[in-house]
Amino acid sequence: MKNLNNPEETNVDNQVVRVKNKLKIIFNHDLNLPVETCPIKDILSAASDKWSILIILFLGGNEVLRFGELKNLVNGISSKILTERLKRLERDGYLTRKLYAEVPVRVEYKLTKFGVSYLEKLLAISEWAQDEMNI
Amino acid sequence: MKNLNNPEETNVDNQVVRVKNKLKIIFNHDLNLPVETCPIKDILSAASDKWSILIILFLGGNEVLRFGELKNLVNGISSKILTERLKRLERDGYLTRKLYAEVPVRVEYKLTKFGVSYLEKLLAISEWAQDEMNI
DNA sequence: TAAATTTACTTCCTTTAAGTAACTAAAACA
DNA sequence: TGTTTTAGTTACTTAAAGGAAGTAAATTTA
Repeated sequence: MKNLNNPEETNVDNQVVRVKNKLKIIFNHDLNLPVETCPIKDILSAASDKWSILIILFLGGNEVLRFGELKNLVNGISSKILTERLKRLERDGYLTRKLYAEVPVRVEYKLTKFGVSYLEKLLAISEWAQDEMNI
Repeated sequence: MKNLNNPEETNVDNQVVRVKNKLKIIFNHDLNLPVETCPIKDILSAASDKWSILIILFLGGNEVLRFGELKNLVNGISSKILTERLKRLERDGYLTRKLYAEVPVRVEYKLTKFGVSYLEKLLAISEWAQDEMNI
């Protein structure tokens, strides 16, 4: 009743209701109690820090990249952190590591299908954010 | 030519091409050079840490929440970190802070339209992740 | 009247993570 | 013999995160 003359408010209300329903499905109850596990947090907080995002981004723009190439592209990252992030991203299935036993060794990193799919989601968020800024 | 008998591979290739095109548009060039600014990183690394996600999540499941309610819901967060994250999320437009000058004071936090919209993106990633796990 | 209560934070201190710089292995080459 | 190259380690410093206890302010309770 209250929103009959205000379609915008109705849209916002609908959005809120839609989000709440999704939350109910994901967590199996209303969010008025603490939750033990959170799939959103688990996915995002492992692969959304600034270094991981940049690594995934550059791998999205190139077929494969070697350790040194990534180090040059990802502005300001140290070898130590790059190694750590690459290990975690490989462990979590975002990328593959291929070692060539040459001298000196050559190591190539490449996004997995899962990694490309994740990058698509990141790009969707980025597009949304840019739209919001320009309104 | 090479993918005529393998439609799956073609789909993956198309996905990669699609992602590369989007990256080109966002960054205005191929990603074979370092970038100075990254909108994806800027958005995500400020609001995708575990605490911020949980705060946004619970605010998505409730109209408004007070400081103490959030502290109880977000399992394990300290007052200090909760204060910090709330300030940052308010500054960045994800939520609003409303102070009632009662004694003891009452402060209500509420997602903005932007915040709800962001939460929708998080939920989309979560749904995608759950799909990927179950394949 | 003095102590207790409630809420939304601060302040101080400890622990963990991030960052820096120098070092390593391994073979080829000068 | 010493140098080069690549993909990392290791040891150390600095910055950020986290935890515990304290604070203000007025009303309620003993």
